[in-house]
Amino acid sequence: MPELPEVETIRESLTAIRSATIAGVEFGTFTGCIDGREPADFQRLVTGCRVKSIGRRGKYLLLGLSSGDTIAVHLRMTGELTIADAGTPLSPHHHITFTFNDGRELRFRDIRKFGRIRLLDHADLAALDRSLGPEPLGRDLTFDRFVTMLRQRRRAIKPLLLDQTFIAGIGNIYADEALFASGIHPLRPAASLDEREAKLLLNAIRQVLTGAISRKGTTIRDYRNGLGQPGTNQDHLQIYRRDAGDPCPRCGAPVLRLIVAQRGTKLCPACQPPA
DNA sequence: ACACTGCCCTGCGAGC
DNA sequence: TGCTCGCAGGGCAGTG
Repeated sequence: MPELPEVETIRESLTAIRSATIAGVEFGTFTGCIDGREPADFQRLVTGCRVKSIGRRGKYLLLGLSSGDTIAVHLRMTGELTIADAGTPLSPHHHITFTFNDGRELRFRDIRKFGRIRLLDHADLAALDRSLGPEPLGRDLTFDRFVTMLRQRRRAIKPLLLDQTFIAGIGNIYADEALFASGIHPLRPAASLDEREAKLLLNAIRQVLTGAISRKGTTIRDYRNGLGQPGTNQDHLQIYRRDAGDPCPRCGAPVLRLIVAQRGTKLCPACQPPA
């Protein structure tokens, strides 16, 4: 499932369509992925536009258009965005095809139909930006700011890391990995973390995310980059893929599985003691 | 501010 | 072999 490293990898691979002009938009039978306006309006507003930039904010992929609008794509669980040559076969799960005037296509495929594509004007884009927490790899997220952010919150740390308004881009895989790497129990109240633990956690978040980006993302089932290639970070996960009862890779204690914030959560009860 | 539920949706693997 | 069932989960609306 695409989290920050996967979306960043896709963004990088999609720079190949920068400067291409959208010649048309074709829909499959499912158009519910077009968010906030009628598919025909979306089609009309993006056709003829040049793709000026390919950016990312949190888990959103942002295609900046020559019109000034931005196509914001959220892949949710199983969304895929890939560049293909016109004529290569479409699967039943392809929902949107952007055709370019050079014969290439950008295709949106989504097995579970959770993904969403929205056309944003300047004000919408600014509102999206404001609604999201800081980028974990951004320079403006200093250690001091992170400590302050945690101190104000009584929530458990894992639900907070998954909250995109708190910090942007972390999903279930990297939350578990970062908490394991920093030895912090997922149910610890955020405000109970001392400075040393907060620093360990921020460093772990950054290390886990940059490591995953360098390996082109985590492919467990569906994830592919914009060229259809899987990542290799699944071979480097420490805790997320373990089954309950498997030995902890660090100390050998049996791995524990909890439900936290309605999500399956893996941890080592010895390395990550409760508060 | 926070927790919790239900919803969206399909594929897959376990169990029978 | 073929069925049912539970599970995977990001974000959001609604409720408490």
